[in-house]
Amino acid sequence: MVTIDDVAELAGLSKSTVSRVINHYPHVSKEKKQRVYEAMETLGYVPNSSARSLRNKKTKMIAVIVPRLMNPFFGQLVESMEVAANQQGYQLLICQTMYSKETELGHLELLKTKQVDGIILASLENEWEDIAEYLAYGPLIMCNEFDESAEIPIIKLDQIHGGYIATKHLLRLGHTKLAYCSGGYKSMVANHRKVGFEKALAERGLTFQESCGFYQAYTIENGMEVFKEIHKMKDPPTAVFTGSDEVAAGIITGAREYGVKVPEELSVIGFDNQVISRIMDPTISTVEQPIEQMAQKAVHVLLEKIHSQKALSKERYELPLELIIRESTVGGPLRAVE
Amino acid sequence: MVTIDDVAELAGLSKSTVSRVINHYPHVSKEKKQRVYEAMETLGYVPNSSARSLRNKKTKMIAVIVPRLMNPFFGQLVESMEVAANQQGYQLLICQTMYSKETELGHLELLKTKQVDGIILASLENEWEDIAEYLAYGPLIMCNEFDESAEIPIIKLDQIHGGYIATKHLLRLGHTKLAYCSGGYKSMVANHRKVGFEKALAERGLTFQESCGFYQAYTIENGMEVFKEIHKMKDPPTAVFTGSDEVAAGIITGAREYGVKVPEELSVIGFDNQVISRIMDPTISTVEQPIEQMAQKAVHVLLEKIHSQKALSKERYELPLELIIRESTVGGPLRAVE
DNA sequence: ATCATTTTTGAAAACGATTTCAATAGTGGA
DNA sequence: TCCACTATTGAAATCGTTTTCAAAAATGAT
Repeated sequence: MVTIDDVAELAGLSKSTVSRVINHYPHVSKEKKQRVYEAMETLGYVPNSSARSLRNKKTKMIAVIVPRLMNPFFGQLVESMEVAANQQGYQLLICQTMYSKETELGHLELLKTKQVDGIILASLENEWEDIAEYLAYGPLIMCNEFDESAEIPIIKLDQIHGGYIATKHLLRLGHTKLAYCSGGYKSMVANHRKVGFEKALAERGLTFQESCGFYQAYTIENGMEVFKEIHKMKDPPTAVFTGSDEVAAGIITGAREYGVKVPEELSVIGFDNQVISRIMDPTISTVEQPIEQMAQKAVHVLLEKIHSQKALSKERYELPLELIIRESTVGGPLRAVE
Repeated sequence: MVTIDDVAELAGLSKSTVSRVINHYPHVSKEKKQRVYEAMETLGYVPNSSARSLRNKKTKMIAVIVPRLMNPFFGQLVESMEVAANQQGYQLLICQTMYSKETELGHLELLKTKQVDGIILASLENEWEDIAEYLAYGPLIMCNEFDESAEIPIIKLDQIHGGYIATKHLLRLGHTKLAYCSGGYKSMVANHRKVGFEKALAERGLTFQESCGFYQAYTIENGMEVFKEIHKMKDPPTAVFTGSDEVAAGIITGAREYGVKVPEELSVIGFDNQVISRIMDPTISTVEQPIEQMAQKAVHVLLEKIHSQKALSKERYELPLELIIRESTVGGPLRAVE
């Protein structure tokens, strides 16, 4: 392995000078600079990054913790983060929790061992108080999923509004009995959507019946099961609010199997505007989330915290959501209201 | 930051002894071992990984280079790799080429700078000869995409067979004029599928007409365009072989828009057995790829190469593909042959 | 020409671990 | 009891950088 000493020797200079050239320091004469560049070139020298990290106390790596990549939402999120990080000269380490508390904590150890300069937490299996202690070892921010009480930057989407506009859309179509699906009980993202959902209902003087609530719906398969549940109810809801396009697609697929027409007999609204929502038959009404924007913001905020050594503060960045109306909700027999 | 010296001091021992305890070396007395553990505990000591990497010349990190994560095939591949790597105590760095040669080479530099112990190449934008030089800096293996001439381990799928069984299935249904779609010209994965495709045709005494070839089809949108092309042909093919479920879904969506029935008027077969193939209407016949198995094998082979310092050899691991028959191909008016 | 700056350079000391190497202590066998 | 081991420990060197610190050289002002 060729080191800075080899370069120094070939150039007939000290390694201090070579280092200065590498790091573009001032006060190096044109001539020596040239000699260093030539020596590096002929030796094919590249600085060893472990040595650099050790000395600089910076690894130029950040980590993102997500539940799992197969979920297209997180796939997109990580894709955008990797691009944003690379643009700023950082590498992105990917950590999946697979929905395990222990695994999540295990990944946070990366901060202690100084393997990364900071972490973006886009998963939240543990209580905030158990995560907070890692703050002592490096910057940590939350993205998408969050805990309000955390005294750190949070980049999130306006899920309350998202739940609200999607529900309002269903209500406007004349529905009065709605079902509600979400992924997970603890998730604040899901909780906020529910808040928006109930707010919209309340505005119409309606109240939600918990018998129509499904809180463990993540996948297409889950969606199909939810449909079956709904289908066997005596007085079934006429519209379903879901927390993801996959679940919505599952419900639609289930309905298809049972010969139930969407949206004529059942309206379904998804969440995320994934490709799947554009190609299902019927196409799925949904709520678009600005994933790329959120990913970029998260990376920028984290890097800013890394560079400005200062202690983290309770910052909140909230991005807007947008309703996208497609076939899975409109066109039913119900009379539009308003 | 608490270092090994702090631990040594508190325990009243030398850092050599502390290091020995950390690394579970023999010849440390029970008593001192205990003292070291206690000191580490009270100080909350964690070894600094940059220092370790520098000394050990091992980072316990590997990188995987993929085109982009949004493609669900790569999302799944990376998901499985991350899990496999973590199980063995390694971190996974994710690198996307975004289909750029330069970006791909840029990521390979990680090997030179010793930021990772090895790389799994699941993208191949550059010529092998331009990549080969990085071999001098650390182990490099290929996964899925490949170049036969590379003298390194390659973990791949039997794409020739995949193309063959998918095509054979279409031919058996009685089709005689097929269209062919793939993603990219250079891809050996695509080339092998084409070989299998033409082999099946040849066995029936049929030859492929290049006017029915589409070689830049990656996305759903591309699939929709392909359908339009096919739709405006005077004597259109009655079946389409595609290189991905997304493209197949696009073709089906296009057909739906134009009122063309699948499979009655057009059979479509996908590739990958993505969730989308199970929930489209009609569900999509496809070829299942053992992604998880391939990912695990790739990680294991790479780590084996990392541990056994030896020079890389030309090893080939080939995993089988399986045909999955669904609605998008069968049920047409054609009389089955054989 | 002289003195005060400013440039330019290199030797040596970090950074935080692991690994010689040598010294000391302990063990068992004769 | 003495010798030949083995077990246990610590001092110092090492990994490849960057960063003092100080010295030497160049520059400018008087």
